[in-house]
Amino acid sequence: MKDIAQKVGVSTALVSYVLNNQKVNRINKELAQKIKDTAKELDYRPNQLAKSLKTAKSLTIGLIVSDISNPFFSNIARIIQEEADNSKYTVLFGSSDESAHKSAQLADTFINRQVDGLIIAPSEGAEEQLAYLQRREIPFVLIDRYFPALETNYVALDNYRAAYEAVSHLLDKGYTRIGMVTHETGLFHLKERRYGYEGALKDRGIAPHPDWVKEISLKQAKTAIPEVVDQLLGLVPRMDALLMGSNTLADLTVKHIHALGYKVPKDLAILTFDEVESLDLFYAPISYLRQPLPEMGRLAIQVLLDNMEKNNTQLSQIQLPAELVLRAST
Amino acid sequence: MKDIAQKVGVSTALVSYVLNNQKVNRINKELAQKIKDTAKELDYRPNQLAKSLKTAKSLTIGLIVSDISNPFFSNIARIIQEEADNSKYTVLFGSSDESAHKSAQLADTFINRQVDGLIIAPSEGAEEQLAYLQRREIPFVLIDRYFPALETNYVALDNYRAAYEAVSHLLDKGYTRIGMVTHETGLFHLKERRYGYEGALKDRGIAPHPDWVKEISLKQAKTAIPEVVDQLLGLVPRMDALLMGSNTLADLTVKHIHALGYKVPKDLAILTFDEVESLDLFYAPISYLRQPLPEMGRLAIQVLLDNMEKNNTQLSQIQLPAELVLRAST
DNA sequence: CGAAAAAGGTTAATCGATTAAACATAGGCA
DNA sequence: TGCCTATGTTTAATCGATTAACCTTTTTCG
Repeated sequence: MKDIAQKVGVSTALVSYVLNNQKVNRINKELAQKIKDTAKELDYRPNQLAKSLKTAKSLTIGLIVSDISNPFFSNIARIIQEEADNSKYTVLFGSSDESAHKSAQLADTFINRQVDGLIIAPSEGAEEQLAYLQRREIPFVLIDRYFPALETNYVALDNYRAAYEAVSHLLDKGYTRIGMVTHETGLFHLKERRYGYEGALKDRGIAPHPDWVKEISLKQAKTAIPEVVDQLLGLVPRMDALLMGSNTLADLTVKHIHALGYKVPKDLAILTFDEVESLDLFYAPISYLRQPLPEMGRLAIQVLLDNMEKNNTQLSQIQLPAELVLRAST
Repeated sequence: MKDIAQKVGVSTALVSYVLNNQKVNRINKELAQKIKDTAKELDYRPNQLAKSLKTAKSLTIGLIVSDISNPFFSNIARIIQEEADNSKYTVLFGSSDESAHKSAQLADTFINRQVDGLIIAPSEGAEEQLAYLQRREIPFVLIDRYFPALETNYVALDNYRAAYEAVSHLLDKGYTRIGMVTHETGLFHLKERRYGYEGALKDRGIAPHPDWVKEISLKQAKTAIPEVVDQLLGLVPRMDALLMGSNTLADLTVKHIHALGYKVPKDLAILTFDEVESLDLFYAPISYLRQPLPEMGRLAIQVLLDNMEKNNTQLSQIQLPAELVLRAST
């Protein structure tokens, strides 16, 4: 800016006004044009850091997910970045790897960089960190997961209803011994899936049996699945349907029962949360609960922007419905 | 910082020195401790923007890929972000959607934010933009793709060799009428794949036939695949093997020939670039050329950091070998 | 004609840090 | 005693913008 001012022979203030289209009616048109031309000629690029420092608006948001390489999150990330871009925002991102500590560290880094807001898929134990954000009045929106005890914005699936509908569908189809394999975690959204499962059974007069539900840790799904599935299939009489709590679990489970020689859906019906691309060409395409990822991303950024720009303090707690996509496995 | 200085009764300069562990041997230890304590007490967070503005180092890098929701890139992104984090860098990202214009816009935005360097998967027509970066002496590394005419850093697959080895393998297995389906594009890395394919055929005394290679546009693969595959299968005598230029193409092709009732590999062998998760449970798991994604990400960031920090002007042009993973489809 | 209004610009403080240079006090030593 | 060196801290300029407040000059008009 200094260079431009010098070259044109004016003050930097004027250059700033012109380049930001401010006080347009107070500035000589020819001079303004000359300034603009010179800016172009010198290939002037505004230093966004200086701008942000002065205006206390960084036009940056931070995105923290558990794993950006997970299609679920990378699909959301894609949307979020695009929508942010449309509103002149840039996105910083990081993977927390399901660690509340890492997540907090990322948030700290982002805060030091003065992000205007955060979109977070919180890990177990993130409550404290979120409370901290609230104290500092840093706008944020949770995605995918949330904490019912915390008054925060969130955009998530209506997990209870989704599981409920999935199980209802299985019951409608005549399956009665319906098991569930899910993740062992305190995360509310996964608990909801279990409650939905149990609720649907109860409403049809079937008492949920503890042996029918297997919870396995997030980290060692790969080794635990065979064991757990074997247990479910070892029950007498055998389970005739399984609801899977996530795409990872479905993938591993189907591969296992396929190796064992069970036929889907004759021996065992399968229905899962999330789309499982890896099972697309399985002889019995798997029925699943599709999450509206683009919509989640869009809403998340929209809610965040509303909060940031309009200083809108009203909470947005959005639960989206899953779409039950029926294929050959149920 | 001002608050800390005031509370302790010193100048902000001293606070800065202490908090950055500078001039340690010149500063009163007790006082230093008091400053540190007070900083903690006041929950002091350094404003990275101000810091960057002054030091002309933003500790930020920009990542531009064509589509972050593509597993290929999201896997690389995951690594890049982690490695960057380890070196105190934060990552901005954006998807260019294979548009050189969008890519240039993203780069501009990132440059205005004073990124210290860029990692780019360039689109067709990006040469100009890259030349601009060079003129401005902004460090960058290309990933996945590069331009042989441009003297830039890059980390990519040795596509010629990969295709060559893939075809050689097919020939070894006794296939002789080997077709190829690839993307229609000026991008060098994809051309290399075709050259590798042709090179391998020639070296075995088979003249590459133009009808054997089908190039389809990046955008309309979905609609073009059936047609193109039908053409290949309509040749007399029929093709007995296909090399696919990308995971997307393989996915669509396999689904199509499966629908047509062809048996793999009896009727047609299939070998593809990239891993194709969606075909994991296909009755004949697809052989593929695995790209070393983690290594690519790691190298990319390493080369970039070397360039940025050590002012290393030496070019790093890295071509990594693909791993031929043989399964049932060949 | 002369005062107020309009037009067109400039000054200078500020955002939150960093850092070279200056300053002040105390101790060492001939 | 007086000069030098260490030690410990402050001053003030700076990074690249923004913007309220102020200053000139020219018009307008009763």
